[in-house]
Amino acid sequence: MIFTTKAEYGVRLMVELGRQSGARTATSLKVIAESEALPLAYLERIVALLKKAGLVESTRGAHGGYRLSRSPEEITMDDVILALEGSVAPMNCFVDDTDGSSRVLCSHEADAGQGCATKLLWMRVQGGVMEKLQQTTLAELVAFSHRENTPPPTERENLTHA
Amino acid sequence: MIFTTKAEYGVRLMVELGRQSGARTATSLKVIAESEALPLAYLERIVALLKKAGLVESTRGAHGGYRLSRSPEEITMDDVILALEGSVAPMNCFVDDTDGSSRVLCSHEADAGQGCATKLLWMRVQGGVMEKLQQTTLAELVAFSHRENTPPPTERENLTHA
DNA sequence: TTCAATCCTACCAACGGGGTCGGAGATGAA
DNA sequence: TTCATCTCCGACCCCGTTGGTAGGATTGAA
Ligand code: FES
Ligand code: FES
Repeated sequence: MIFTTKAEYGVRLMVELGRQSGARTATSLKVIAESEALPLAYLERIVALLKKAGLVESTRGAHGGYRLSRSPEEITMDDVILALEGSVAPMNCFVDDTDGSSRVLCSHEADAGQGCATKLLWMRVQGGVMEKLQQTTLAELVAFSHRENTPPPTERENLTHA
Repeated sequence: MIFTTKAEYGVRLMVELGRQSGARTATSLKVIAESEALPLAYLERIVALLKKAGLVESTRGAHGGYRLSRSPEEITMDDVILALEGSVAPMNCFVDDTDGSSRVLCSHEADAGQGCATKLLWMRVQGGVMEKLQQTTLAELVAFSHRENTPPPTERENLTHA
């Protein structure tokens, strides 16, 4: 399993916020939790990561909630995933324990001038993942998840009922 | 963390076998375990996965050991990783519990005809990983880790003894 | 027959993931 | 002013998986 549910829930949350990015009013976590059937208390901890990364803004108090700090088109998924997972590392020698970033701490490199056999592979894989993440914007995911939201106006009834 | 140490150790093991793919005699796990400083008993379980996948062959008994069943150039890393990890799934909704393969069991798809918001993202990421794995051959990794092994034929004696 | 190897199963400790709880500040509405 | 909602924050807990060990059975060369 590459990603944890933090990433899954966090992406879902972002998509939900992306849907409402036009709205004036912030969206409360409670609404999102119910609409996506996710545990509220857990979501609170997840959205904190997104906030720390500057991807969402919050207003406290009654009628408060969260909204995107940029438009969905300007948010690439590598920012989102990095904020949620800390790093996208194929192996633990890729994650810097101090700050959680993705520096390569290959312990086998210094040995006898030998190249670490696996490093080449992991680097490529990580590159492949990061590439795909950078190429994907939140706006795309929002569009992809359009249900009865902006449907091709025909055959609405196929969706609502069989 | 995308991959477990199974993948790490397994790849190291394959590289080590790849180095000796010219040799007549099979290589024992003990030798590999010592040269790579990996726990022997654990390696036994790992190599079993590789054997089940048909990537290595074994001869039992004294002076037995393992050798590659194909040449390193013909072995792509997706086979290796798949054999070791079972599947490369970005999320558990991608792994079929019955056989461990990588079918997509998206539980959010049927809902009201809505596309699962995250599916698009995970599919792309998985595609990126698989692509990189397929593009990388064992031979490349062996070459990358070339130390004094297939050295410009001088100074052989450095290896056999100091 | 002895030794060195593969093979196989069961067992175990530790860690991280996934989640809950309780409470402490904001803040608008009644 | 009070109250209902929110965001925020830390501690806590359960449990599956990972990483690894132990012990043996089987095979085959010397
Ligand atoms: S030890 Fe992991 S890349 Fe070298
Ligand atoms: S539930 Fe995971 S892809 Fe839809």
